[in-house]
Amino acid sequence: MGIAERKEREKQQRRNAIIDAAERLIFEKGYENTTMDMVAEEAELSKGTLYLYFKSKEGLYLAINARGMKILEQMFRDAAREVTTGLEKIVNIGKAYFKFSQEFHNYFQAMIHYEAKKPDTDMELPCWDSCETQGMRTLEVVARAVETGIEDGSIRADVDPMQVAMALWGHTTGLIQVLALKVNQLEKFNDVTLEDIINTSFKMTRNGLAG
Amino acid sequence: MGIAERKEREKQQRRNAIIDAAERLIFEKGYENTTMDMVAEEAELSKGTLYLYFKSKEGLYLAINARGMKILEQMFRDAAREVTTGLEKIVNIGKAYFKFSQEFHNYFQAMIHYEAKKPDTDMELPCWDSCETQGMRTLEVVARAVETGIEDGSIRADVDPMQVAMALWGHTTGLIQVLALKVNQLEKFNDVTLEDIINTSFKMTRNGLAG
DNA sequence: ACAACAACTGACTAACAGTCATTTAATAGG
DNA sequence: CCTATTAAATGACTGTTAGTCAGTTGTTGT
Repeated sequence: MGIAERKEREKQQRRNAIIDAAERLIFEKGYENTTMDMVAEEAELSKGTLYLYFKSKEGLYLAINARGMKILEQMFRDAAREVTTGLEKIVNIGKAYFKFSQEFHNYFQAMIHYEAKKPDTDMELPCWDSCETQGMRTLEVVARAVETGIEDGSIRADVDPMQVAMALWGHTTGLIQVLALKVNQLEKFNDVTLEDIINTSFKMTRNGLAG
Repeated sequence: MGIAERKEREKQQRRNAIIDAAERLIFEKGYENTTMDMVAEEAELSKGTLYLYFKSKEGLYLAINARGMKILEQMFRDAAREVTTGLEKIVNIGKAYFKFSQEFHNYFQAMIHYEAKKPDTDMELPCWDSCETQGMRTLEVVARAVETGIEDGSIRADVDPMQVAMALWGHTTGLIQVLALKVNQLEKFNDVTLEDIINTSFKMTRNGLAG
């Protein structure tokens, strides 16, 4: 009796179709300027149906965020594979993150949206956990690169890999976020480019970790 | 004719009283869970009056943010004055930022709120510029500390002070933000404390900048 | 053919940001 | 002291939107 399976598959497809529709609108108009009615129309469904698949508008946006996080994890894995020493891996992962924030600017925006929320908000959403574990997996890619670096001697041995991974995650997320906000002011008032600062940051990180 | 001056003074007082009222509510219940009607009642004014003093709810929150930024700038200045070498100043400023995020958690939250917003949103608000220049002043305190460090030899000379200041600002803001979000997961799953990671970050920064 | 169940609908409600015609208070002039 | 003019404040009202739910439509198993 493959009917249950087919139904499950169809349910997932519909769910994805809704996320697709929401993405198209939110990525074009922004989260605040997109209404659930608009999403419903774009998905060719009624509004009520959206709420059968997602608990709330935030929950829907969280599902979009989950997609972005998956892409980011893959980019991190690729970045780590491209080079050999641990320190190189770290720098390359950092570059991948920056690339992600540019190429998938809208997914990055979604990530920021959730990192800015108070911890207690909407913690009960089932999607939240999935994002958390996704984040952990991504973090572990970084931590493993640090371990590699300690082993091959490219990274100083007196640090804890997971702690460094978390610190780097915070550093890079924050830097990209701040720069995204200030690009306008940046290039007019001070005569620095976004890349200048990113490179300065990489230089600092490299020196801070070198063994 | 000191009447105009008195009126101006009264206007500022009323404005401050509104911010006070909004702060009390938002800091207790959170921004999303505070309505303008609630603020009006707390301030013992009608809702319409709030809009004579602030363009929007966001504008009011931005004014709260401005208060926080002033406190932060002062803390940075104090932190820089407490120690002598440039590198020490940088580390001490970092510590001050962390302290700010703990002691004035609600102001930090307000800052995050605006750093997470898209650049184009509400850019026209008069308060925004004030926050931007406030931010620049704060950043200059950091940049000056880096300059001092280059001069006294505690910081490597091959970096641009303003670029380093911006990188550090991004790093630290991001790190604290991420940690604030993950404190729960953090201390349960991995057996690290918030302070451990902050210290790891400081260690990396110190090594990355040392001359 | 029909009962039982699942998926879907869209009109409806509640909540809230922001507005504006009207009222109230303060100031200046005669 | 009275009155005209301007400034400050009001709160009922509007428009928008997230979320709901009683009812309809379609699908499956007997």
